[in-house]
Amino acid sequence: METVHISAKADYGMRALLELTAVYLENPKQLVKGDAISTAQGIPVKFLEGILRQLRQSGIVASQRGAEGGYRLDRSPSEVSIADVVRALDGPLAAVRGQRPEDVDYAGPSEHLKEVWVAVRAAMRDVLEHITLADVAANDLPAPVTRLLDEPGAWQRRKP
Amino acid sequence: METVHISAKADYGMRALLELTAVYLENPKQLVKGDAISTAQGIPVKFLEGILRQLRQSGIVASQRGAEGGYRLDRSPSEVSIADVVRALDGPLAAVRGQRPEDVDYAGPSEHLKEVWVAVRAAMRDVLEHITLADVAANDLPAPVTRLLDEPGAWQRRKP
DNA sequence: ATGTTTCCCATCAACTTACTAGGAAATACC
DNA sequence: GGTATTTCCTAGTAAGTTGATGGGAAACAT
Repeated sequence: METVHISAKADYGMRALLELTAVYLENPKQLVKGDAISTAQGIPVKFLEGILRQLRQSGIVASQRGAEGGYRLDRSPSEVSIADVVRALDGPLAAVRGQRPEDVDYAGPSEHLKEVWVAVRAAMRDVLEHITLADVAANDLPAPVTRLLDEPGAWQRRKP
Repeated sequence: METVHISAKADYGMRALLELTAVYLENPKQLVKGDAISTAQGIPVKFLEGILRQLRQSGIVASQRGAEGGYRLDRSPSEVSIADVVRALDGPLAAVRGQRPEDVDYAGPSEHLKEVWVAVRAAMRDVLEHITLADVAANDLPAPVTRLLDEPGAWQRRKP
């Protein structure tokens, strides 16, 4: 229903990865069990399992089965952007009626509407591709992003 | 499925409004029939009808019934932002698992994830609230927006 | 009156989302 | 070798959303 929707999958995925990030910064090889992540973040276990599998298939997470098994980051948290995570879990960042913004075509007075949607996608990329797991874990977001957060009204919802 | 999705409703709505904008610039009181918009933009008539009704209820469009009836903009196109249109048709711009970004709460290493989602919403607002129907009709987007479009790769999709 | 055009309600198929169930496969420890 | 553990994989499912369509009632011009 909403134009920008962070799905449960993307939200849970980010939270799981931030748990793994915290552990990674202590010891990059340390494995964490799915169950531990699940209880730490209150994520349904079997649902989380599927999310972590997708993240492994995208090369973000590594896993080991069996007793003493678990998950860990497969790349440094400073090399995993939020866009990477969202794309791994939810597919392409932006779509217009199910198509890529650059693929839609307009006639007459709507001729330049495409530019608008491409700009929307570019704005989204500018945020999501420049924030890494390490940035969020350290609460040290890139300057252009903190500038967005300092804008008046950024934390308030628009009227009704 | 996609994080940013411009729905058929929003896309059709924008196109309908741009048709109305073109007419408005000639004569602000001129009415346009739903059927004319429908054929000009290839939008299913009855679907469009519902969209225009929503836009009227939001005070963006005015309408008149009966022979010689139709639709027109109820405000100057330079005073209708794309955010207005999208909110009228699809509700709030951004949500995290169905909630407003400022309402979600995180524990442990995810503590600062909220800032990320709020920044995402702010970035979206910065684009959608500053582009008006008049801007799109005249192909004269605000400078910060054209700057987004000039970034290398803005028009290309990411790898796979 | 009559034709036109918007308004409003109800319905519908296809799809997506957020999960859940059950078991197979790998690994560690005894 | 056997057992317990933990991830991997496939399938299914209830609820909700999306993108429409249909049938008439209400307003308006002639």
